[in-house]
Amino acid sequence: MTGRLDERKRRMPRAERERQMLAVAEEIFAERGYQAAAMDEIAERCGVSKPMLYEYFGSKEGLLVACIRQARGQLAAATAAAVVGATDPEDALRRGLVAFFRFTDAHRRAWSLVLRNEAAVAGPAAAAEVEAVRQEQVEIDIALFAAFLPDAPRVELEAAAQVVVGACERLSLWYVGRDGDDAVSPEQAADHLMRVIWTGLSAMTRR
Amino acid sequence: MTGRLDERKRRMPRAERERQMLAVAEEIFAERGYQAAAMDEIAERCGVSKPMLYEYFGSKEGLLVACIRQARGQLAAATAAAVVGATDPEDALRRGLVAFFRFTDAHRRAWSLVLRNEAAVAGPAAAAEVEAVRQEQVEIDIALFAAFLPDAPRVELEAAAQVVVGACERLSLWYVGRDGDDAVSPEQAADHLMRVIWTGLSAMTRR
DNA sequence: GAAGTAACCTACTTCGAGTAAGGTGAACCG
DNA sequence: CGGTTCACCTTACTCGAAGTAGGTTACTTC
Repeated sequence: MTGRLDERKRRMPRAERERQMLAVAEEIFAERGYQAAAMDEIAERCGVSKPMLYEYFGSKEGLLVACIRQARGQLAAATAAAVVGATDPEDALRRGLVAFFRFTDAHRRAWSLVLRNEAAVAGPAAAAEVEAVRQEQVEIDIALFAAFLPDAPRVELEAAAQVVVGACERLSLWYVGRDGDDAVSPEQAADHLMRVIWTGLSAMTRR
Repeated sequence: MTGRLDERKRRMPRAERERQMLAVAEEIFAERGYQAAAMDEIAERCGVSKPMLYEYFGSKEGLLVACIRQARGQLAAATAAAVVGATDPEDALRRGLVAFFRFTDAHRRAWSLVLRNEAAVAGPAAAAEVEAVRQEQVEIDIALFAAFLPDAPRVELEAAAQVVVGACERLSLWYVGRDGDDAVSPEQAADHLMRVIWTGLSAMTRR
């Protein structure tokens, strides 16, 4: 009768405990929001006491930063994997967009932390981590655009990348909030975006 | 010697005190961030004690909501004023974009509350208020697009509006962060955005 | 099986949001 | 001018959650 209970209360090596804490924290942050999430509750659901969280993550903000950093790595891996094998720039961009939308769709809970900006409240470190996610996407877009628009001014490439990142963010929240007859798939979201921006993008060249 | 001090400590009618509190709160929220802003400090800078803030705004979140609502009204007024006298749809959209960028440029402090999503931390009411700002912009864009693309499917209009709103948000943060040689004006930001989206938008029609 | 260390806990401090209960003073009425 | 009233305002508290000090337990290693 104590077998299952012992499993929940057993001692764990640090790495494993950290993974568990991250998983639980992600869930509770997504469920309650950063502010309303209590460190005591996260600790309790881990079957551990609060000082352990502080031992491993330093602060509540540190725990949030770790969650965001993990999600950021997962997104980077997913998009990188998606773009290999693209036939041309248009195809590469579309594949990247689809991968982004699929990812945020599949990880809604975790991504509400980034998309809904729970981090701003937490403090500068968390806000910086979220900005780093966006910056990473911006860099990827700039590199892609630069490859097929070699003579467009740098500032235009940057602006275009910001447009795409901002649009992705908003579209992601938009289509996730639709159900039933109005439902929109990640692929359709990518198509909508491509339709609006692609012509303008491909015409961007030195005037 | 007490004349100036008396001015700071004088009794005020409710409406005037509320305006003062909003101004001080906006400043402190922008300066420290929502979390780090202490109600005691806001009260002190008003020359008043904390329970007065609670008397007038109910809670810390209520105070933030009031700040956001005020900014939302100002933005709505500024964009509405900008669009009158547009010669065609393209001109109307450009004017609206320029007004948005000029407004966020002029009110950086206040708009960091919206753009950097300080609200998510505060609670559901504040988050809803921020979403309402975005929703208002989306509705305006949809109405504009619908007027000159009467036969485009509704879902495409919505998607396009989300793209524009997301892009505006990101571009606003982007160009505000640039100085010196890299500086970008509100008008240039609007131009960059128009260049990327306009061709695609005007081609949007029933297939 | 003793030493050392990694994992863990109880019990506390601190700080800020929110509140209860009461004081003060200007305006208005008689 | 004396009293009443109501809006403005205060002091002094509670309460909850972040963060911490210092000690305890159990696993590893020789």
